[in-house]
Amino acid sequence: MVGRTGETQLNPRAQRLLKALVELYIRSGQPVGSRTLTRQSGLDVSPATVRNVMADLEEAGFICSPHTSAGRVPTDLGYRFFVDSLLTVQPMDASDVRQLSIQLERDGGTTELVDKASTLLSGLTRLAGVVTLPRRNGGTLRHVEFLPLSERRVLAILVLNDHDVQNRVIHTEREYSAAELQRLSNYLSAEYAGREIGSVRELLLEQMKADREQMNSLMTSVIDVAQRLFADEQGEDEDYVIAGETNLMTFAELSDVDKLKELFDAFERKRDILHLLDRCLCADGVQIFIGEESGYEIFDGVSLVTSSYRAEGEVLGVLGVIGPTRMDYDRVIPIVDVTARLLGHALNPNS
Amino acid sequence: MVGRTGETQLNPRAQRLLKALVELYIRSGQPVGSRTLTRQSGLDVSPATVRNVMADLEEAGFICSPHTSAGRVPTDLGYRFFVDSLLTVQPMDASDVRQLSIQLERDGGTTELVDKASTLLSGLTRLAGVVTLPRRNGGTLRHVEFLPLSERRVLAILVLNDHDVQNRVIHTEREYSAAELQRLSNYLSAEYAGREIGSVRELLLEQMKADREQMNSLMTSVIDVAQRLFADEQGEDEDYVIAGETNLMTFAELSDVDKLKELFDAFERKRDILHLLDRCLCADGVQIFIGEESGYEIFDGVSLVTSSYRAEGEVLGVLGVIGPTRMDYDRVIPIVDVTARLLGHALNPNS
DNA sequence: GCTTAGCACTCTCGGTCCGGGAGTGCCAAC
DNA sequence: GTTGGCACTCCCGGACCGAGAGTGCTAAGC
Repeated sequence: MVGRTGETQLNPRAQRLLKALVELYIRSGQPVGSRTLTRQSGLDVSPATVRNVMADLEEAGFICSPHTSAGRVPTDLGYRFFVDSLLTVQPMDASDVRQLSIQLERDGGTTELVDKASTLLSGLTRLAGVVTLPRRNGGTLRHVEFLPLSERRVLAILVLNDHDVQNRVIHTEREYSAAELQRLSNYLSAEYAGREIGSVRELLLEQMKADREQMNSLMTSVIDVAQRLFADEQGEDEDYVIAGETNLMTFAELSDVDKLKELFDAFERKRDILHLLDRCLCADGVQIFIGEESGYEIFDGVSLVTSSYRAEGEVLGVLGVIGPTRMDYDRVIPIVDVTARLLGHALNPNS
Repeated sequence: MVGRTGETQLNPRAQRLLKALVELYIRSGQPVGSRTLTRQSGLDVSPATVRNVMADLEEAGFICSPHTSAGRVPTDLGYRFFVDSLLTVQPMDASDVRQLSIQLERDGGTTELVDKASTLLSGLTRLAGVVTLPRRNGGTLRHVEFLPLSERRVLAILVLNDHDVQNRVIHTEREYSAAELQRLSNYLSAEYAGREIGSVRELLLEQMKADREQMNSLMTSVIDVAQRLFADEQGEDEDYVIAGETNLMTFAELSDVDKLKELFDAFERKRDILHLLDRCLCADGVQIFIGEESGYEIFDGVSLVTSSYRAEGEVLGVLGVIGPTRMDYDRVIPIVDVTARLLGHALNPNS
């Protein structure tokens, strides 16, 4: 679905004009005419010449005119070529970098950090910021605690990585006393502390294969409880945090309330957005979806600039911003890039 | 700021016409003319007579016309009189009640329950649902656990009421070893389990007054840690959960994007909304704020229908819906009322 | 004195028309 | 290949108009 812009060869002048046109349109929001473009491009040619080039660009699908006698506007394909080949990104504003690095220092739980990243993204870009929650796989088990609730329900408290606490209610095979659960907590904490959550699961599976007859009662209980505790680890739903959606309401191209509602509903529904973000997970560096390239109608007129964030070389999640197709890519891209690096850094368990 | 409608005496016919007018306007969204109103009210009078009455109602401030030759529209004051004196609420749809009572059964944490209540409110009314998080004061301490983090940071895990787990990071006066913290956990859990969180704080304060010299080292540590743990209990920020905001985007009277943005910004900012919800906290039964009665400009054209919810006679929080002034009060009010009762019931620790 | 029919008046809304402005496409000349 | 010229198209805002809806007032009727 991503446009292949290599097939059409554009001569340098045409590229230069396309670049100027897109930049101008991003700044003004108005269709760009040949006259304005001539002045803006810095080329020493007449409007008539520019008109000829524009006709070519239109035929190639990079620009189009809303109606006969308006100027030209970039198409999704035009933006694609622009961000792929023409864009010169600005380095990030120094004070913004400082703000980011100060704010994105780990001092609380992961959720707080993700929230903050999302808010910062939206604040710096004045668009909507999204950050997926980091995948849990990489966590190191620190401590486990069990508490009996009513009947066969047990509250499990997992502490991971010094930072994060997870609470889960599990339903056990039989009822356990507080003392029994205390013993289980002690055993698991002693045995598995410091290990990756993933490897804990594997170890447990291995032990389960051993003949149950040979186990003592402690081990049977461990298997019963811990297996239920770690079982659904994998199937945990992905989720993301979004901030500053209301920023999107200021853009003229999104002033249609119905369209806006569909977009906001999609944010609330989460499924489509998550699916889209997933597709950015493996990519390295900044990824951009322009308009309906994404395959979703709701994204007509809307772009998504993302980057995966990673710690210790492992991809943890994706973050980015959502805004109108007509956004300041040159300013937004470095912000997304830097935020992804800083968030990854902050989530690094060794930092 | 709440309108006092008792001062103006309206004869029964005027009341009947006002009632018909408001109902009609709520249904149609169009200004109501004398002709339509005559037919609708069921009164056997001519449009001219109705016009005279309407002129009176306008003079009294209950209705107004958008322009000379449009019909009449209720003012905030008109709505106020309507909900105070004229409204006949419909009993709630039986299947809706069933849905509510099934869904609002406690089976997870408090947060999940509050989320669900908010979503249900918005789903049933097709408006935005809000629910404040219940105040914690009423919690019964179940268990305390401490874990050392880096340096003088300690992770405290509080289990309350069998349902809820809170994690807090506290900064202690000196560094504690894991074993020390274990002893503190044991002591506090043994000593204070089953008590109200509030009374725990009081007990601690009492013990602090005792001469420190006489304390053994365990008690000194208990005071150091526990005091920090329970200190900020009081100052905990209020918060609320909102759901279905996008429902508000379908109403013609809110189709102005700028106005909509201001409202959504207020939802995100939370302060004003919280302040407004606080004012409903003490009131018994369903409370209604109509338009700018609330004192906030953003609420122009927007109404808030709320009810406090309580368990064991104690007020825990407020829930309600936000929608256009022109909403189906007769349908919405019972939904808010019943949801409040059911949520209160679900949060009752003895249930 | 309340109610009513009649009527002139006002205002909105949608449609049409028009001129100015912006921009295009094409052509012929360089 | 580039350029100036020119006719053409289209949008936009303003003016205008008629239909429709509803009002306020007045004078007549019960």
